[in-house]
Amino acid sequence: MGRPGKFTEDRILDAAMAITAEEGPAAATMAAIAGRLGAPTGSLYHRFASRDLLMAALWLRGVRRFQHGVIEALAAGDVEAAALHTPRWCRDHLAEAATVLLHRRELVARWPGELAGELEGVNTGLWAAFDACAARLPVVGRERLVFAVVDLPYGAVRRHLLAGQPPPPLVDELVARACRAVLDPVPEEAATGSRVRGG
Amino acid sequence: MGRPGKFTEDRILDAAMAITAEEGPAAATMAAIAGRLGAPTGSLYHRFASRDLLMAALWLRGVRRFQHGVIEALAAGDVEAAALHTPRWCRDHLAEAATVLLHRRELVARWPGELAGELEGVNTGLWAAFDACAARLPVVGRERLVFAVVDLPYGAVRRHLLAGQPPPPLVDELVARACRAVLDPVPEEAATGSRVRGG
DNA sequence: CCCTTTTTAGATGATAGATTCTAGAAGCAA
DNA sequence: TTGCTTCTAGAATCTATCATCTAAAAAGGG
Repeated sequence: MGRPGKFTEDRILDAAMAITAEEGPAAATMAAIAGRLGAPTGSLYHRFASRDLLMAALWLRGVRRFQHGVIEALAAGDVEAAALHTPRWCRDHLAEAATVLLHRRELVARWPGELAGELEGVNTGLWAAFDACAARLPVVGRERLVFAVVDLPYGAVRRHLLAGQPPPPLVDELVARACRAVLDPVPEEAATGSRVRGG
Repeated sequence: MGRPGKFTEDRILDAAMAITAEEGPAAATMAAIAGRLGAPTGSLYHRFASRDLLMAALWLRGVRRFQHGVIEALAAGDVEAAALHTPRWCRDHLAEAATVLLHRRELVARWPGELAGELEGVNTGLWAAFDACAARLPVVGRERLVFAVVDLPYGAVRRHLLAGQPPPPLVDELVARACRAVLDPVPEEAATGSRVRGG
């Protein structure tokens, strides 16, 4: 074969990821990515035909890595673990978490047609996991499940990601508690008694 | 006095808000805002010296309106009402909620120096309300409170706002439940028994 | 030594959108 | 009616940023 590559796809994506996490996706221009890597912009175009493709690849890579743990926990039927995956993963992969969770939309303005299938696959994979898990817990309902595993942890983590900080340990306790409360089939009245009120 | 205004500040902000809610802040160009209003761009500059100032005003107006209910409930010491204010307000002010809650960052890239004081005021107002309320519920702790009133409802509402839909009624129940669970001084073990597990 | 793949470095060109400017119109008061 | 002030009109400008492309050099493998 010819000359071995110096700037691999992964290294390029890592650079793009770092910039995105620090200054947002708008700052991740081709020039900025190349600059961070110490490469000329041409090198990027050798790996990625366009910026859209590059950013889409970045998003896909991150989402796949992130989803893996969620799907696994869901498949095992452990809802609480699925919910806790988010804060834990954020701790272990701060930059990637910020990229994937905070900048969903702006990252890839218009999704490249070439990757339509990939996008589809990512979504259906997660949906399937939810459906399978929801089927096991018939009382709970799919909406509750999504709330417990997606919305709740996301809300818990967002402020810290915005600050560039890993979520503190307290977050896990809050997520776990709220998760259980939301999924418990306990009737309303049982909880009403402990309504919190100051003054 | 001279001729009365045709395109008031509020009408201009409303147009900018509608566009932002539908297509994001990037779509809210001066031309787009003017177009929606049936006005020439010059008219916008008669009211707002720059786009930054316009968008900052839009954000400020929205945040003030939103915060009002939160602060009120917090002052009354009703944490659950404060938490529920978010989904409720989203229902009543869908476009404004999407603008304020979803696009915090991109809305105003660099905050105009002229409005530094306004920004300061908005923040300290909310902080003060939290501090006052936290002082009343010594056991809870400020972080828990912020989680229950800010992070949790935000997460609950985000997906629906993104879809352009008002949050369904179920959201309120989920928020209320989770809120109580998070603030309850109930020891861990009491809840552990009801751990949800499928399979 | 030949061949393939990758790197290098600038040049280019388009796009988009904020901003400005000069006239003219429209209300209000005397 | 007249004059004054404030507002509207809408095109023209202008500037910056960036994505993208090209052509040649370099580095290994066979």
